[in-house]
Amino acid sequence: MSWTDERVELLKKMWGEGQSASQIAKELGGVTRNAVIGKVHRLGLSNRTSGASPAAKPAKEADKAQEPAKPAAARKSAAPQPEAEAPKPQPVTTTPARKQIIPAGQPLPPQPSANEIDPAALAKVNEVEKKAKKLSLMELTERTCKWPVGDPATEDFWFCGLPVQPGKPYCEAHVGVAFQPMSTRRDRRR
DNA sequence: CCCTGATTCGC
DNA sequence: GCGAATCAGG
Repeated sequence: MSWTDERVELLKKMWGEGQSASQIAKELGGVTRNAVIGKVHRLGLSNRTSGASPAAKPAKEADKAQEPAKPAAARKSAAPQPEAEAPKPQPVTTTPARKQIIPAGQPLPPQPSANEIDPAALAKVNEVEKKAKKLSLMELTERTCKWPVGDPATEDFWFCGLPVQPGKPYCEAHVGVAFQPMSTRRDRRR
């Protein structure tokens, strides 16, 4: 696969949206996250305060040339420094590769009726719901907690949206209540 | 172990 | 220019 214009654009878009390199790679297909990162760097866009290497600067800095002030009316293609999300005219051509990445086969959990659930886990959930990102269905990605909150029939319905536990469809707290392997307390009867 | 981005360097 | 391998951090 090569970096076609479209692919680069999607890369830029997703990177700008804060998507991780691996996610972008998955979306693009045919490339690894390394490829994505490499491209990102070559494109000049990088820094995105994220979970890694905040300012790792080995003492290998020789000189700093800087850009010699570019003419105002430069090209718009190469984005120098993507700032905040500004009014960005969206190419409303044909919705190219904008597929919705919706949790496919993941069965949503039935709302636990606070039954046989570990009280501690429950408390955690209640606590975590305050911090929930309250995502809509379409905002869910492969790494956002898909725990539904509220009544789907009302407006008070959203998905947790916190970072999922790797491999799981839910965040840590919700994994705790969703997957309760065995009885919290020994099986009494039987 | 899972993840993240950053860098290097042979191609 | 590209990206796997590696590195470094959470």
